[in-house]
Amino acid sequence: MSAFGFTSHDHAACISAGVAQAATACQAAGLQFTPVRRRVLEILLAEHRAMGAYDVLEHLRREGLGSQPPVAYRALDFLVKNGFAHKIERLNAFIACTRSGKDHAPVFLICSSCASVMETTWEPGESQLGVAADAVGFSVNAVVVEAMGTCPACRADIGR
Amino acid sequence: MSAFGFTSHDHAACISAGVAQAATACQAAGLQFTPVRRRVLEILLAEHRAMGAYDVLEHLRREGLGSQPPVAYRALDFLVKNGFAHKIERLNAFIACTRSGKDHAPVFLICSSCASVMETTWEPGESQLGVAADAVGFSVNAVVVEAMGTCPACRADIGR
DNA sequence: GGCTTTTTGTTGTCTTATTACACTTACTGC
DNA sequence: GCAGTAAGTGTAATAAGACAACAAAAAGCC
Repeated sequence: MSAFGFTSHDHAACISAGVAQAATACQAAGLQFTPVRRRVLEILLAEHRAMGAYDVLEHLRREGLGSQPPVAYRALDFLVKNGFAHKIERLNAFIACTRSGKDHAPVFLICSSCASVMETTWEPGESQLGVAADAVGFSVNAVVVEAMGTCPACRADIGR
Repeated sequence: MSAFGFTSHDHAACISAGVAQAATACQAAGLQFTPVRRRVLEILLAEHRAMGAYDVLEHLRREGLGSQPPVAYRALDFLVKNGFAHKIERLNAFIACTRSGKDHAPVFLICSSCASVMETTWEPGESQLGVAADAVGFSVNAVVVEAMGTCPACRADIGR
């Protein structure tokens, strides 16, 4: 058992489900879900936290799947572009998408003390942001929302 | 005349006002508004766009105010920490705060084609974000919202 | 099979950011 | 004023993150 967002779950099932979902989506879209790409997604799903490109590369290297930075970056770019993973700008790190398939505006809750990340969503259309952008004639394509704070586990630790 | 966000304004006044405001705030808080820090803020205000740390450093270097990266990073860290500037994570760049003084949750509208940045604000407390965070027991300290899109000027260029 | 497109392997380099340490300036209490 | 301490600056070196460019291999198509 491990942390999914901040709640427990069946982790092995969650990895295989994520990979299967991606495989299906790639097939449907005519994309190549190659071994490297599949493996990178598995690594991200297995860790269930934000990982740097070089962390991912280290895994690949140990498995003989590629040793140079571009290998990791290309796979990560593929996953991000197709919605199977997200980049957390604040951490220069990547995380598997937990809401794969849906076209969504991700929101990340990042714990400052343990660096765990939870993904949730919002509806930008309903927010002040859309209104403010419209007011100045700015058309929004993509929104990144990253909230720094303390996760429940770390709050408990502090109180202990 | 130059772009302030996406609307025109008296730029010289805006620089001196920004610096004066920061000077006052530093005095009130017992912070040292040193020449390097002042100059970095002036540079950010003068350009009125997101600048990389090395862009800022280049200005300092030409003026003999420091030539090594830490000089720029320390000044920028000071400005960010005290709310006189913000870091745009998505661009690895910094921009002077246009709402100095108020404790606010900044929102950035970033133009993908010309890289200009407009700052606005929102009220996270009223949003779904606060609700979602509360629901999982996550306490939010700071929120970064960065919207990629197209600014009015670039939209006009495309249409032309 | 031959052709085109996509993906991978690899080298090298560039940008962004920080650590570490010496030195100087500013504040504090006496 | 002046020691003692804290804060800030100068500098060198290096770590971390990211990508451009090109060659080789694999996949998809006719």
